[in-house]
Amino acid sequence: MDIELIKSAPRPAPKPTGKRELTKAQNRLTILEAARQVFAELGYGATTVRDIIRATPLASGTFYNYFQSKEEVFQAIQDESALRIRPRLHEERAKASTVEEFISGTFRTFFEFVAGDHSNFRTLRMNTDTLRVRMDTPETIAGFEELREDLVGAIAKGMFPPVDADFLMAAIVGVAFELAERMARRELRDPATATAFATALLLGGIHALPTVTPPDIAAP
Amino acid sequence: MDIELIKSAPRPAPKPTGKRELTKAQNRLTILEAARQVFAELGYGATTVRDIIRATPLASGTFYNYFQSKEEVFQAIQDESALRIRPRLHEERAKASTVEEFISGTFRTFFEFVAGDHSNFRTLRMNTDTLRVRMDTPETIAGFEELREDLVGAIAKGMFPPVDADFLMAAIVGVAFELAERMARRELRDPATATAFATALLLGGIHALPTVTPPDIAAP
Amino acid sequence: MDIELIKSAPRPAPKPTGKRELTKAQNRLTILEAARQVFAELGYGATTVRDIIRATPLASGTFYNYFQSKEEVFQAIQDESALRIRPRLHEERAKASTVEEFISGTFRTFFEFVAGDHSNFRTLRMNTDTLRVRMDTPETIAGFEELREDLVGAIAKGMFPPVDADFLMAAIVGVAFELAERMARRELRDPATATAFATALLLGGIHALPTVTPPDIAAP
Amino acid sequence: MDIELIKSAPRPAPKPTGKRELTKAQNRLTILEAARQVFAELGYGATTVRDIIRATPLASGTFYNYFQSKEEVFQAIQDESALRIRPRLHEERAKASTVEEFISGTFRTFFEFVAGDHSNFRTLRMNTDTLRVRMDTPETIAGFEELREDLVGAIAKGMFPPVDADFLMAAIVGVAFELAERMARRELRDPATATAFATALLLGGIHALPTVTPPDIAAP
DNA sequence: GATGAATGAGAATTCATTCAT
DNA sequence: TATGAATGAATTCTCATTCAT
Repeated sequence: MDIELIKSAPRPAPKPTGKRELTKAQNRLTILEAARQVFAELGYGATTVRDIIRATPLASGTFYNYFQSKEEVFQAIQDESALRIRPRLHEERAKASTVEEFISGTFRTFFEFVAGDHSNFRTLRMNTDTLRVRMDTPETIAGFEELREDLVGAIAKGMFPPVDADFLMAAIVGVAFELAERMARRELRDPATATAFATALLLGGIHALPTVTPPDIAAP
Repeated sequence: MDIELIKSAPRPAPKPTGKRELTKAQNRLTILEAARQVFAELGYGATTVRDIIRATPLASGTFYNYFQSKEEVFQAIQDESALRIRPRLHEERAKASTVEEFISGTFRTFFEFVAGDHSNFRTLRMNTDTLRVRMDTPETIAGFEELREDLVGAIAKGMFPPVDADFLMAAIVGVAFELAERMARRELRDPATATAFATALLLGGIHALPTVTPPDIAAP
Repeated sequence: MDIELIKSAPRPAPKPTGKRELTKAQNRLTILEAARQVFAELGYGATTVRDIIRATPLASGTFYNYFQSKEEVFQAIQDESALRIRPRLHEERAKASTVEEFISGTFRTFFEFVAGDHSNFRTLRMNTDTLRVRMDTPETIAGFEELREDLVGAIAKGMFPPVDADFLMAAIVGVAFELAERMARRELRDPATATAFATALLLGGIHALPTVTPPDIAAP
Repeated sequence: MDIELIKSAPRPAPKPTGKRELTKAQNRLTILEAARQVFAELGYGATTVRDIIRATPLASGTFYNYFQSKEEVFQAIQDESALRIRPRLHEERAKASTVEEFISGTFRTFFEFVAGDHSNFRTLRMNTDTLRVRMDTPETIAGFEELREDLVGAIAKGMFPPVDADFLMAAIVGVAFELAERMARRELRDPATATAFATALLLGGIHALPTVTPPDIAAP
């Protein structure tokens, strides 16, 4: 009896390592890369799904097998960046034993990432000379929250003075993004200079901050 | 009566209190206010001119008597904000005789403006829980440049140490916008707390910054 | 003072009898007539909005100023027919003093309408040789309900025997539509023959029907 | 083993109980049942092949091993119904020796079928409260023709008076479908009541009909 | 035969803008 | 100037169908 033939009728699923899966993964990357370029060229607002498809050898329908809209593509790009850098940032802070290590480690990692991943950062801030846009996606925002939690932990451990962790996080994020923006515009994109500047500013400033006694860091 | 004359746009001295002028000004404001609301609700990217017109009792054609596109409306909104706050910020810094006055004056003015002009700030940063957007228009960016120039001037006067004015401007802007964002989310929108935090951070940090001797502030 | 000019700013509404209104009404009819022809030619299912627009000198966007979809156009066509014939049918039955007048008046009016309004009826039943479709829109169904109510009234007046008015209405509707269909297929579309047949069938049959005593026609 | 042979479609005598055949039959039924539900839910016009496939555990390509289009699926569903009831209707009429048996047998068989096969009838007439659709497929129409031929035969035998067989067929069909529709809407779906009503109406009416002498039933 | 992603024609719809009134 | 319907290019998106695996 021909088992192959009998089984073939309701076949469960083709091997997930076949050529098909490879093509699928490649197509997804093709779209993401095309979108990155188009966003950088036209700006997020002016980009249409058509533009992205045109920058691709794929058929229009194929786009919709992977993403629902340009928003979804954009988020995928952002999230990819955020997912790559978040663990590094967290790890850097986790192994810090001093305020200096915590702050400089955070800034250095961020600025080096931005300098090395320039095309992504351009997408991140789709800035022409006349209009600057910054979009933070859920994954990015989650990274902000992680920073805050790390700060709360560092305060609890006594590494940081008991300051407003929420505002401090905001200040670090603000300095990081704005300096990155300026750095990216300079002919010499030097992460070390930016890191030195930001670290000095924050370290000098932190000890001058007003202290608070929020419930979670109050003395027993 | 000469109708042609009345219709002619650049009439030498049209009575600014005439009913026609009032209507014209009102229509402009009607559109601007409608746009503010629609931008805040849908976000800039998703908003169409149609949406703005729909939020108005006016006809679609009337829109084009006042603005050419949604971009122009958006800029008008932004510029209105920026134009109102920029002179105040500049004046505050002009009359400062110490670093402390320069910094605290800048932050206080900004945070008080944001706290009092909440709806405009919402338009400026169309933030849901899952996606945060910030757009800087030319007028806003011009305000950044003005800050930098004021910093350069203050450094030249010896008020500030000779630091990287470009990065310092970026840091101030970053801290200001991110803290404003956090402040806006708190149930108690207290500009004083934000001002105290930001001022302490910057004052403490500035003196720790690496000094530079850029051409424009170098000794003769 | 020029009142005309002052008032002109927030003008309430242009005279509804202007050229604009005329064009609007004409465009609506243009679309309806084009749709009628396309439905008759391609059948309802195969027709697309594009097809209707193509059969029109109008721009694609114009269609959507009048209708949302082909379904809406279809309903407008149907309702137009129903609205034209319903009052006639009702009036015919209202002035009937015998069962014979009630029944023959109903059928005659219907068959004459169908014979005279052939293109609408073809749309009504978009029948090829291999697939027959009949769609009843709300207005049509309301006409069925009206017939039932007229029957209930006639029963209450003693004109009809106390039969199941719901089933009788259904029977009349079924005979009317199916005979109309057959009539429409004959080379000689003669409403009189159809009327005679249907009237004889119903008159002969009604007195043989089982009688019922529903609450609303029960003896006091 | 000769694979070619196995794949060849018109194999003389494939074992009808083999596992392959079972799977094939099952897939066909799976599609048909899914289509029935989707048609009933979305209506025929709004249903796409995608919708049917989605309601199935099968792959899209598999669909085309069984049907070419939704039209073909729809016809298969209809034909299934028609093929089941047509022989019964014909047999009922064939064994009738009186008009009463002919008519009551036809209606009873039809109404009992509808009452017992409710889901198919729903597909046949996709009726919401606001839009009612009836579609007759070739097989259904063939059933109408068969009724007409049976009527012609009965007239030739002298069982029926010499009436217009075409119109009489139409009347029977119209009464049958409309009453079935009303019956299906009642809480008590009682075929006996519908049969009694329809039979009484037709029997009473037939003898009142105008007689004709069409060529085919004319005396020699 | 079963699978399901790719295809790309084309259908539905929107939208900024114009212009006769 | 205000009006608002017409325009039609552009965009989004769906869908039946194919075909390599």
